[in-house]
Amino acid sequence: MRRYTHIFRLWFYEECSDALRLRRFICTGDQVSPSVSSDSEQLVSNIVSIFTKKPFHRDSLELRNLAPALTTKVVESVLNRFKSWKIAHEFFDWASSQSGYMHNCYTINALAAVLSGARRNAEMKTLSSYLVNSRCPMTPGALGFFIRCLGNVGMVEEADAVLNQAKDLGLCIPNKYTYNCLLQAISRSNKVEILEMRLKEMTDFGWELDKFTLTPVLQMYCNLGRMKCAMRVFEIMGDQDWLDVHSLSIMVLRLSKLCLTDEVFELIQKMESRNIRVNEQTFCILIHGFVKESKLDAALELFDKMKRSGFTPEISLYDTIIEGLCKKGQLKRALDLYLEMRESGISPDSKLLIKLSNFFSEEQMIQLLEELPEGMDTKTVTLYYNLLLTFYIKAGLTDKAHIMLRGIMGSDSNSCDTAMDSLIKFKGAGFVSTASFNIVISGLIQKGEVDSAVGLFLDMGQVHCRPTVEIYNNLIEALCNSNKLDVAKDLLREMEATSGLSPTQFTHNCIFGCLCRREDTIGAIDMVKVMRVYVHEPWIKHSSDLVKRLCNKGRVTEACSFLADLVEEGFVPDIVAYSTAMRGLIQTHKIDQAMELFRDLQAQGCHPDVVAYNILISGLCKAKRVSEADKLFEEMLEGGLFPSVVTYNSMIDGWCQIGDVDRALLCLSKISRKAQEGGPDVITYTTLIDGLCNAGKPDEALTMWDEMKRQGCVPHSITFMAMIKGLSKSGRPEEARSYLKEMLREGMKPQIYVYVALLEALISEQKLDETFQVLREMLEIGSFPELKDKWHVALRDVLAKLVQDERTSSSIRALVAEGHLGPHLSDTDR
DNA sequence: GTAGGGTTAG
Repeated sequence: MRRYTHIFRLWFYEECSDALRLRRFICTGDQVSPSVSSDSEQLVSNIVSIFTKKPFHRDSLELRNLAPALTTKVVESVLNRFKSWKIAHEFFDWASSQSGYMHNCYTINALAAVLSGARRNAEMKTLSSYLVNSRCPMTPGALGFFIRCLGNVGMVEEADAVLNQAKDLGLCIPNKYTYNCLLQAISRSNKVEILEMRLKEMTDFGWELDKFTLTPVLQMYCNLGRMKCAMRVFEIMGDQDWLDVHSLSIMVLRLSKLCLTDEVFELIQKMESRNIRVNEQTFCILIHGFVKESKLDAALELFDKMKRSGFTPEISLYDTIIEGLCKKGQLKRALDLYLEMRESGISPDSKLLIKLSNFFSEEQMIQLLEELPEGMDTKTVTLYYNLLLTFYIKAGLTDKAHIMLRGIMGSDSNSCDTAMDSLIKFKGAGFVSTASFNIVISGLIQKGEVDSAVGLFLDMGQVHCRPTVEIYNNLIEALCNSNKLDVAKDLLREMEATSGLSPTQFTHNCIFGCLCRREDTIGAIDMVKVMRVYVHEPWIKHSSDLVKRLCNKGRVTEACSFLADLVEEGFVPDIVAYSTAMRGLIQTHKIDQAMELFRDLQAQGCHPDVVAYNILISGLCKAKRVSEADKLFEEMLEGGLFPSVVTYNSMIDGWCQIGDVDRALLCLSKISRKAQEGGPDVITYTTLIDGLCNAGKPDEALTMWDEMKRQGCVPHSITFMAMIKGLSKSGRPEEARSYLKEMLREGMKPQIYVYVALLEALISEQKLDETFQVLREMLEIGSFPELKDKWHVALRDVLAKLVQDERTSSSIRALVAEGHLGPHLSDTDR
């Protein structure tokens, strides 16, 4: 009984100040400190400075001296002064351990406000336990406050539990206010059962409900979308005249979420007649929502209402609506709104302007400029100018942008057309920026007008604009791409020496790439030496490109030494660059060197891939070193690599080359038929057809042809040629001819050697008429090969035989006379 | 403002 008396006294005295504090809290959002005497004020400052000072020792003498003077009022003040929740927490902890001092519900709440604001849920949980375990008596208001702190961080169940515990332990006799706080906390969740249970409890107590009870209930039903219940609560509140800005917001936001636009307006109207107005935040949320749903009329109507209610919209709201209008194609309204915004004193930011320029036409962009008020500050004018410049560049009107920029600079007013002249109200160096140059220079480069770009760049100094790394890089890249290496190098020098800018990896690589394209090995390596100083890695694609170019021209040795030089400089090329070099070596018949390079790489820990193996295997096979190739093949399998069709094709060719057709066929059977690997391809079959014919097995070649077609593989001209040549060489020119006919029907043009083989086969069988026919066909689709042609002599032999025979000699002479056989034959065959 | 470069049949 005594205990209850104590609590009663406590809250009887303190309820008033509690209520006052809460009121202030609601208005300002801050936990309000109790007033302390000036002595205490000094103490508070001392403690605050000790705790914020680093390094900090909680056992310092200074603190120990202060401890005896500690009171709850002082602690509360101190807690409200810290900006960091961590320090507040630390101080609270320190205070708890001082002898003779005990926290009360106000110091606990002070910490709760700090922790809740910082969303420290874990610490809030600990504080809840502390509150209960310390058996700290609480006023109903204090408990309510604590519960709201829990609610703010979504700790609804904890809030519910704390109320029970405080009640059960007799720490507090909660009143309606406490319960209302709890309801408010619960309404932030979807735990409707808890809410309804508490509500029932309250009615059981015989308490009269008020608007603070029903607002959370309304909120809960709205959250859950139980609109019938929500409407019922709303009506009750209306009947009791309990509606306010807050409840209106809840309802109106929900209605807009349900897309009930008409109802939103109806409700706002109705409320206005009762002098309840939507607050600024709700206006903003509603307008954003409407724009999102493309209800621009509704958004604009609300926007007007908002302004009439005396609110000044912020730029973000203008931004949203203007963008919405642009997207709907209502550019006129967007522009009007934009101008209205500018008039209302909001200075436009570049984000919104850039957005507008994506939608506006040239006329609208110009209108924007023309309506610039006199006396606009330089920076803003430049922003508008740059916008129009960007617009012109995007529209491909590069010349216009160029003329405009020069017009603003005032450099050549005579060449500036009058329309442009009137557009540019503000002229002079102050109205252009580095960005203006960047825009136009990039535009010129895109159009391939590199010289103009450089010219413009050189004029930047006149208007005191400093070039950036980006501008230098753009120019240097463009110059290198158009092979103007000297100018690019000049710019690089100027970049460092005059502008004091550091070239980037990109800058150097542009020049390195250009040197590589020029096949300037020495220059490239010199550049690499420079780059090494900057720790700029030369891009491997450029190195590979150079290697490939050199190899294609037979400069393999140079290519290899370039790669070695790169290594020397500390930049190790990758397997692709080396593969190119190995192929280059193979093409110049330096297979052993290629092998050596390959083994060196492996020795350095590099694991060559399938392509690298393929290059070597094919090289060895072409050189008929098939058993070595086969060893590599095995090695590759051991290394866990999967041979590709290319690998098999090369091996098949190799086996055929040395006449081991059986091994070739064995390879064929091993080619994976997995869907993603595709199985044998045209090249496989072509190689085999060629190999089988060469091995004197034309019948098997014919079977292979059928097999290929059965597999759905379509023969190429090379396949046809292999078949035709093969059959001819096997003494079966008749069949060869039928494949030739099919090939021609397919629209493919055989190479000359195919005809040579066929003609030779026909003539050796003395089929002179047919030989002549094929010769005529050959001449129909192409001219007779010239003297220096590889096949010239062979064909002349054929002709000689035809001329010697009386059945065909006159026809051949006729052909010669008509000039079909070229100029070289006339003397021989006469 | 920056990733695609190397392999097989005649």
